[in-house]
Amino acid sequence: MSEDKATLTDAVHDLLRKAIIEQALKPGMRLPEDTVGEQFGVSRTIVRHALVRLEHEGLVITRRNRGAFVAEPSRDEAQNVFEVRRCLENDVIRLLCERMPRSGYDRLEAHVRQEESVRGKDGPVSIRLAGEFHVLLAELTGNPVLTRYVSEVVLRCSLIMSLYARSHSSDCAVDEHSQIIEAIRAGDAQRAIQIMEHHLGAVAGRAELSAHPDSIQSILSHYGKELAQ
Amino acid sequence: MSEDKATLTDAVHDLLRKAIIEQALKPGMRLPEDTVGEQFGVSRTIVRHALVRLEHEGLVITRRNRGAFVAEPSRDEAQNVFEVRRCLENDVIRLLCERMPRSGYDRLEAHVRQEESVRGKDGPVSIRLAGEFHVLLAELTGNPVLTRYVSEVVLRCSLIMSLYARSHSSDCAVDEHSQIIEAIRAGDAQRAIQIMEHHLGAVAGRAELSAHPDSIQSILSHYGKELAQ
DNA sequence: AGTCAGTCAATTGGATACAATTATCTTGCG
DNA sequence: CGCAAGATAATTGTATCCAATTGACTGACT
Repeated sequence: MSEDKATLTDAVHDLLRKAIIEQALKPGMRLPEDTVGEQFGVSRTIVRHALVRLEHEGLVITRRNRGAFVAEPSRDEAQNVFEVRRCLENDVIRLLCERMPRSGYDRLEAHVRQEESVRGKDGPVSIRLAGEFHVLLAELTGNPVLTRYVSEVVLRCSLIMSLYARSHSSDCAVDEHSQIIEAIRAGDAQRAIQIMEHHLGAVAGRAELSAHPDSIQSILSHYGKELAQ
Repeated sequence: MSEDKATLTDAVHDLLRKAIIEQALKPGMRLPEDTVGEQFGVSRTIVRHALVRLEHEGLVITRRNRGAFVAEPSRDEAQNVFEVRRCLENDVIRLLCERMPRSGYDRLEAHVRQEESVRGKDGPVSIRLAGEFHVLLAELTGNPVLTRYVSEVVLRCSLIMSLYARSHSSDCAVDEHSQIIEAIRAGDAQRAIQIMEHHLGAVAGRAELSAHPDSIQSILSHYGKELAQ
């Protein structure tokens, strides 16, 4: 534990989150409290707190007396997350068209340049940067509440993509990021939203969310619940 | 503990949340872990977990090694929460105009009738019902992710109102609720959103969010941060 | 052979004990 | 009389311990 975070809980929380979105911990994988604790050299108490938070963020689910697992969002859930993400990101754009801070465009363009510099590579870095562009947009609204929600759904989308998408490459088309910036600069909320919709639609589409049969639960739910106790 | 919730943590969590939005626990009030624990007859462990969740929900803040307090949102924070709430509720309306479930209008109208039946009374019941109308709207979208976010901001708005509003009475004008339902039924998203904006604007306005000087922090922040460590 | 009951191992739910940090109070000095 | 420094009390941060629940395995019975 070379981390000297505010609390150990924060450190473990961040580490686990990173591990999940980088697919080191794959969906469905068990997360026994003492195993994780031994791994990081902390006690179950810490791990448990971190897991509570991760559950709140939708990256982990816990089953009573069974323990914690990396979340395996069904296609239903995935679509819900994507829907909320579209809503929130559109809201972000609307707000930015009215009040983009002075340094906003510089920061955005710097970020895009950074994304371009790793173009082609499929590593964790490009995944992370792709998500951070959207979080940066949210930050520029100056609204921390909105930023937190956007962060959460972006993270969950990363997890979803790792489950359903074939390739992670070009999760976010960098040039679309540039186009969004330009539309906002022009104050053209409609166009910016349109590009964002297309952008996220492409991402979601690559996840094959609607092409395949749905989760077992949603299939069986059509056959009645006579046996459901 | 007559509660037989899934876990004690959940029970304490719900109890504390209810106590906070009903103003039994007032903003700024300390929440020492063992005091709360003794009160409910549980150990600090449980209380702590509940507090972690409440912090995530924005209803309490914890200061390192100092303990937990009922949140006292500054006017800045309050405006941020209200802004997100407006965004989310507008999104809800847009979605409902496209896909209101069959039983939706019945449930909404039943709820409004319930609100009317307690009209005039200022008790915790009317506060709760006022918030639940908005949560019900979110539920009808069928999107649990969206519902959770709406619930959170509605709850935080309740806390904010208890801090800044003079009177709690008519936090939500019941007839405006009816108007919103009608606009959605007509499929007129624009009008529904307009009413909702007015509706929430009235609520926020009663909170005197912009009339008074802001928090000490935001005032001093204009004078530079040279001394900030 | 399939189903059901009973036992056992594994893991979490919760409580208590100890360590670390912070705020308060006291005391001494200028 | 005001201020600073140190001691003290209170509270949180973390670890460990016990109990309760769950899942799997085994074995008997239909």
